[in-house]
Amino acid sequence: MPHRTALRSTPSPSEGNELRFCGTCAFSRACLGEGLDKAALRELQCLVEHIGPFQPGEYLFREGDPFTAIAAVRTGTVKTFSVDSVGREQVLGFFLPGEVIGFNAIHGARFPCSVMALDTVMLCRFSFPSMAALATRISSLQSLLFRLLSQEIKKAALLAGDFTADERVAAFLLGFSRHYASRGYSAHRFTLAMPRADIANYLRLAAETVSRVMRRFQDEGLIAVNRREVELLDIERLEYLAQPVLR
Amino acid sequence: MPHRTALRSTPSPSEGNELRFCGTCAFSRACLGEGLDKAALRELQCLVEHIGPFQPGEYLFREGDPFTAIAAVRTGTVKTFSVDSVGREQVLGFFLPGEVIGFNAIHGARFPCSVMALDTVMLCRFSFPSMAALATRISSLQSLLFRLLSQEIKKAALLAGDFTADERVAAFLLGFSRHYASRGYSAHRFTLAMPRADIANYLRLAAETVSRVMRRFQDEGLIAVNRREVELLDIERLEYLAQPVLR
DNA sequence: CGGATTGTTGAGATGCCTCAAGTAACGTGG
DNA sequence: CCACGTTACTTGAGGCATCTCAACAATCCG
Repeated sequence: MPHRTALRSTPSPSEGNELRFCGTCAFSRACLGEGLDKAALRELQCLVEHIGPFQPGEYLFREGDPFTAIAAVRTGTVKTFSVDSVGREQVLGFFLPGEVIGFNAIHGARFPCSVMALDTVMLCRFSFPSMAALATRISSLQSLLFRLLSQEIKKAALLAGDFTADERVAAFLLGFSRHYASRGYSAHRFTLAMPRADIANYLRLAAETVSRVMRRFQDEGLIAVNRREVELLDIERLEYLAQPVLR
Repeated sequence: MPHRTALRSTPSPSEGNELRFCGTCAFSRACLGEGLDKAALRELQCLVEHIGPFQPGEYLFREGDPFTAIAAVRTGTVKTFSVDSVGREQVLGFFLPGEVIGFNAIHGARFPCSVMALDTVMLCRFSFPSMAALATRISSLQSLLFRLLSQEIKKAALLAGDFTADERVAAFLLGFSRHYASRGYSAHRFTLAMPRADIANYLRLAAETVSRVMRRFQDEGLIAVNRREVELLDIERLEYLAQPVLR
């Protein structure tokens, strides 16, 4: 199943651009780093469809949608959430560039949550059946998929512990810091793409509590925060605070 | 990589017994149900090592152990937990017969948590590299592994929501009920293998709270509970209570 | 039988939530 | 470019669900 002639919402750039563009993606990063060679990567590129841009608030997938593909975030930030029987939203996670959406939809064959753009978002879409077929031929790809799935289990379990508001907020901020640092961006300064309400919902706190904790962190010289602009001033102490969460 | 001549703690029963014994296991159940034929199942059997019995309190794996194999619970109940920097235990999950341990260890190549027997436990151990290799030849096995991993993500996310003590306890009890029901056991009566402290820790509640909630459930005619013996008297109302958790 | 473990029950403490009000930024139309 | 409404965020006060501490009861096991 080598080539896929699927519709693209965006014309595909040249291969050279592809490799540069997607250097931060979970697939190319892990693949290249783990012995998946250029030839294999080229086969992956045959599968990818670049879709977007999506506008803030736009749905990328809706809860209940049939699962046909996983997608790597190329640019922007997305949130996943589900809506309970009473109509309350539960934010399940945020995905930054390079992270992969849809692993929790394999079992069940439907998306168990909705996926929404928080800002302008571009995605790399991979047909999952095609990718699975490719994975039977390229064992390093199979291995990568297993690892990414396994990583997702650990991520999901992270916030399940009974942690204090301080621990949660510190871990949340450090999560961004580490993500950006590992991709060559600043570990100290970044912009949060989501409103406080979403952060609070994700951390299972009230929005007011998040606001208060951040205020106190600022008073204590740990961070400088203005609306969605965040600067981490004392990462060491933040890591100490977040230790119970991040282990 | 057909046959593995690994050491076995227990002599392996005949193949006929195998198929009967393991009828409730995630692998044979899902495999047979999903078109994985007897021949493929026989190949799986070449990989399996039956290990055990383990005694209550015995470690099956320790946090930090190198990851080489996944294991299906054959009999008994196990808990997984990690110990934080302050020495407090965090119970991550319980595994009943037919469930598979170790999926969260793939990423990282080490067990991120310890695994302990709660009662007398027997396991079916599968070398993960061997199973992955087999999965490249038997695509239905690969697909099964993807599904099981994906299911584990959803399980991990379940308890992460901000739920009340009542919702958590109801969902916890129904989890056992459903597991047993789907395997041909009573959905109404069962024995909890773990102490209240472990239940409470898993649900992120105080042991006293679990005790009180169960007492109230009993007063309200939802359950009859004596120590570790549980009878569910009104599953419908329990499901109503647990709805926010189980969706 | 006696000590240890496990589970239950009560009383008081507390971390976070809810409610309410106020402030700052943003986009829109005049 | 400014007035305006809207949304996002902050701050304070009081309430509640759950935790902690403590005592006790039941069960297990040597």
